[in-house]
Amino acid sequence: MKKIILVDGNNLLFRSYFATSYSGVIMKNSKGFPTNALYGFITMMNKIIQEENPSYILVAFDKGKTFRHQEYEAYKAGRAEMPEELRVQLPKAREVLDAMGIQHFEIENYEADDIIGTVAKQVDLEEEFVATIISSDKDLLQLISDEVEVKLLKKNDFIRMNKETFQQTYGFDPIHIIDLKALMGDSSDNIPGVKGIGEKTATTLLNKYKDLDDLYAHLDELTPKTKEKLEQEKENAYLSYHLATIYRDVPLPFTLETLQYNGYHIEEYIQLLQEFEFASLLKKIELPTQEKKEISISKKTVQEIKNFIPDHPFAFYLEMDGMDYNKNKVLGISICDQTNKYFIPENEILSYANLFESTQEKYTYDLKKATIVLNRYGIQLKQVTFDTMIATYLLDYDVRDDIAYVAKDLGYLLPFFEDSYGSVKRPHFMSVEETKKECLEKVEFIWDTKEELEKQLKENGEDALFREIEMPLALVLIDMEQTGIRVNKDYLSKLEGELSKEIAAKEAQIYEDAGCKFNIMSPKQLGEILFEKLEIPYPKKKVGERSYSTSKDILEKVLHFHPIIEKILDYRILSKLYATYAVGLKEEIREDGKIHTVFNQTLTRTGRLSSVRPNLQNIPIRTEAGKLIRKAFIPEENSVLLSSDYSQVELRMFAHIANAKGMIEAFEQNQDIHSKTAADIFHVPIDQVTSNMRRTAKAVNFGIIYGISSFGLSEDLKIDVSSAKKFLDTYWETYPGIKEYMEEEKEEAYKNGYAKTIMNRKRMIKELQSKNYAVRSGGERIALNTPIQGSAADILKKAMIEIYETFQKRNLKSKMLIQVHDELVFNVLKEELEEVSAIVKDIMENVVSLRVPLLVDIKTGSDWYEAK
DNA sequence: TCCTTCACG
DNA sequence: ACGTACGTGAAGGAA
Repeated sequence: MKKIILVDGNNLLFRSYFATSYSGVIMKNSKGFPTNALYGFITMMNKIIQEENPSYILVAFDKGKTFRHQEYEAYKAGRAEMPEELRVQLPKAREVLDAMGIQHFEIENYEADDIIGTVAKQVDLEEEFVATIISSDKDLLQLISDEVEVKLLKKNDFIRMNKETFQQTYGFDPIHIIDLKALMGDSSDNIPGVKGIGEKTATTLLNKYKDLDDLYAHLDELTPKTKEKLEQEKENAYLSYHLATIYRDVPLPFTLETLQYNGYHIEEYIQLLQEFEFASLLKKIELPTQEKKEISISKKTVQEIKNFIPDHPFAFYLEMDGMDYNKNKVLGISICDQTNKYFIPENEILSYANLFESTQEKYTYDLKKATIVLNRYGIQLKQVTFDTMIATYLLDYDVRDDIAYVAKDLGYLLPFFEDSYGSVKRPHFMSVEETKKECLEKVEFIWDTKEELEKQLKENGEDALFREIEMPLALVLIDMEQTGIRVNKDYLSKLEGELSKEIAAKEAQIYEDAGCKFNIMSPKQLGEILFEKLEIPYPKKKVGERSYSTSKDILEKVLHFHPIIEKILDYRILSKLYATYAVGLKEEIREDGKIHTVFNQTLTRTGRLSSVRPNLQNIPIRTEAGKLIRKAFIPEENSVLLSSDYSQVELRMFAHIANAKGMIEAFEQNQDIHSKTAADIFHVPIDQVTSNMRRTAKAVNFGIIYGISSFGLSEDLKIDVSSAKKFLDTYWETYPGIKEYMEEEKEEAYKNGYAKTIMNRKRMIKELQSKNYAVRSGGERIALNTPIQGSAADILKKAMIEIYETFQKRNLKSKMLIQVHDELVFNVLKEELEEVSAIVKDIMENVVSLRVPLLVDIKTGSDWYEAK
């Protein structure tokens, strides 16, 4: 079977152009010739050659308007013209293709679609050809057949669609994508469609009726509303049908056989890259095709799992049909050891409980997920000593939920989740055999890289962090997620009702002030109302701004110009509380009356945790209205909530790392650090510090943590840059050691290429190598902030582990529930309150020994509001 | 899907 | 003369 690749050249160029032309800045070579579209285009073509390894390939381009469109000039007129800076790159793209040895065509009066459609038709007729179409345009899906598939390009990935996968996704045959477009329209292609019918309705209709004709023949079966829409816009529907249909009888000046791909003309190719000044692409040529480890040609044999006895370490990989382990289904588990591979289909997992519960050492990817999921089968996963996800996170690889990303970084080509299962929301449609194959590849990757990753951790000095902090922490997080926090649903409902009333009232007032109705949530509409209709002066000097910013900062600046501003700010606060917290949190309550968040252990660049579905790390606290949300979080029977939080942990961390004498002293004497700073920089006794002075000092202290700049400080304090600079100068004079420390820290980061924490967590900072001043400065701030934020994260993690283990040792039934960066929340049984308080405070304050004392505040209450 | 806004540390 | 605070996640509008 001969495989032919059909590329929509215009589509590729357009994508590349717009992907890299934000804010009108376009990449050019030193002669001023724009090259941004070419860069993406060449990268993509290389990727296609590499991934598809084609023996036949064709790139099609548009030339003039298709006949079908000429007939409806009016509809095409609205379509965006090609920007000049893209147009000039087109002929160069063709030269590139010549140099790459790739056939390309454009045919007068036809678009690339039509050429591809015609070739695809020939492929359908020919016996010996199959084709893969490459584009991001869903229109082309109509060409899918037994012999033709489409590789649909997404933002960073792609989805492969063949006849079956298309059916699974849409529920009808590919050819009816035309009917779909006829109904829903396509704004980017100026296909009108039927007004009021979107993708959802259109898909539902086409699942029931074969095509447009069939639908119009059964109008009486539809809801009156839909019926009316369809009747009114019948003409538009059929016109859209015509516009959406790809023409498949273009007179072709070539035959399939002439489309052979014979490889690069390397000299011409290099010459072009030099002309465009694509140094990075040139570099890739010099290091000729890196050897990729192909797991699929593994020497290991697949064995019957029945014979597997866990008397030696093994790797396992658990495959699910989605990324949300609280919702998605398990597909199977693969096992791998030194010599063999095994596969356990989902329905047999339970009979292998002993395998997972054995004391044998195990390796996996995402220990937390595996433990929680196996627990649903009643299986207690034990003795996992190596988690590839955690190891690669510490080593700064590109770690995602999908194992394929990190595998790619390590030179292994594993199937990407998106390719295998379509988008995250869709059900999987792979056969058991395919699932098994992929699953086996993945587990072998885990096995094969374990030793090497362990070695890298050692070389990096991160093995203690891995073994003593992150691996044990995973067990703590498992317990926290499984425990969950109890939430008062009725209370949230009540709050929801009250908020919606307040919102409605505010809304009415705002419309009255504005003199018209508009969407308050739309920054665009709001900006026009405020700064044009109501003629409030726009406080930002920016000239090139396309639209008005309506952020809180801006609105606060014009607060006194109009009473509407305050109402809008109130409205924002209320609707945030309503949507995200009242309604949003309620939706996350499970049948057990609790919320079970997911803590992401391998995401942040600093070593902090993050929390999703829902995020319990950003529950309101700063405003009184917001704080009320916290009353919804309640303890279990016979318990109280206990919150323990570090006081000024990041500043203490800074004082420790920088060995900042004055600050250390202040903390030793347990002084209010911001007042102390104010006293020092304003040269007044500490009891004469005004609230304003303290506020300024507090901002300066925050600035220290973030990697200060006078501009940033001026924005925060709403003062001008020169005053901010004065504050900073005074600060440096007052604490001379601090400036020195910061310079050293930056220098160190430049030298090593990374910043590190007290537990030797490392973060590569490639921004430091940028030639761009702004990017490089950003890198410097990262270098200053990461040790502070990261070290604080380290110590809280260590404290969590010690607390968890102490609870276990002492058989305490109280539970750790939530971590919020410097705070822990517990459900504490009343009879354990005294003991738990003491344990928590003691462990948190003494978990590490620094140059400054650590101080922990403990509060308890019958809800999270009271406990703060 | 991307951007803006805003919630938290 | 650069163009700015550090780290996150969710909702809703715009496209």
